[in-house]
Amino acid sequence: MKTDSALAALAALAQETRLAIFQLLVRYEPEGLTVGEIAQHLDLAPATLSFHLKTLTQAGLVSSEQDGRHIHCRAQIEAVQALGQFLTMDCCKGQPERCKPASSSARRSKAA
Amino acid sequence: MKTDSALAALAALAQETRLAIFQLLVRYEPEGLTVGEIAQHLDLAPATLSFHLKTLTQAGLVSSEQDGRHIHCRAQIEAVQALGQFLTMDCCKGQPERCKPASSSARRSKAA
DNA sequence: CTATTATTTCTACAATTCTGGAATAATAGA
DNA sequence: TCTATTATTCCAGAATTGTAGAAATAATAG
Repeated sequence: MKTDSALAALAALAQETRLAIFQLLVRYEPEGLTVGEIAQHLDLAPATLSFHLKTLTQAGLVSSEQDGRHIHCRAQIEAVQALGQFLTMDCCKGQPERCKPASSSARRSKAA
Repeated sequence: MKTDSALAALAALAQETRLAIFQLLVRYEPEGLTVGEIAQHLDLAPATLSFHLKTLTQAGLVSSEQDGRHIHCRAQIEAVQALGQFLTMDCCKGQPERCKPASSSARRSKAA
């Protein structure tokens, strides 16, 4: 993942309405929802929803597919995971163990 | 993590300069860098850097500590991890296996 | 082909955000 | 105390973004 893609994904999610759309779609994985269903769930004006959906799609966070008269949308969970990896990728100049000694195994203190 | 915190973290990272600052700090974990060092690395005007650092700090992505005349900054890697979890948390209404059949078991297989 | 439903594009305006010069504050040393 | 160094706040202009009404486009059924 490149910086530009990460920036696009972050910018896409860094907005209340779009975050709500994305989370709604995450919740409805793996079936997804149509544009109209999203509009109903979140009570959004068609133009507003379309605008945000476009942003999310361009950022690779939502995929859409024509399904008859409807357009079916799905959250791309993998994009979020790629984003997380991108953000911590050069951690400690390639030695992530140095800064996160307890990251790979939940040993003590916090039980998640 | 609440929606507001997630939104703040996403908005903080969704900006070219701030993303650069954060990634620089990630790279310099666990020692961190002073504000002045960050300014040198990225060639930023003091006011600009201060503005962005404040945003990152308020979002919980950077911690800072007074160190004599300097202020020492460190990236909070954990915040990114929390963000990733937040974004996919209600995936498939609590049954993440449904949409990501290979996600939770992939942990062990990726050992280089 | 026509009517109906679903979604997008056009358009404009309000609100927010980014940037950097100058002034200010805080710390350390002489 | 005074001075040099480091970092922040104040300020204002420029640029970007979010919203939604109205019109246009796309797809299907009859």
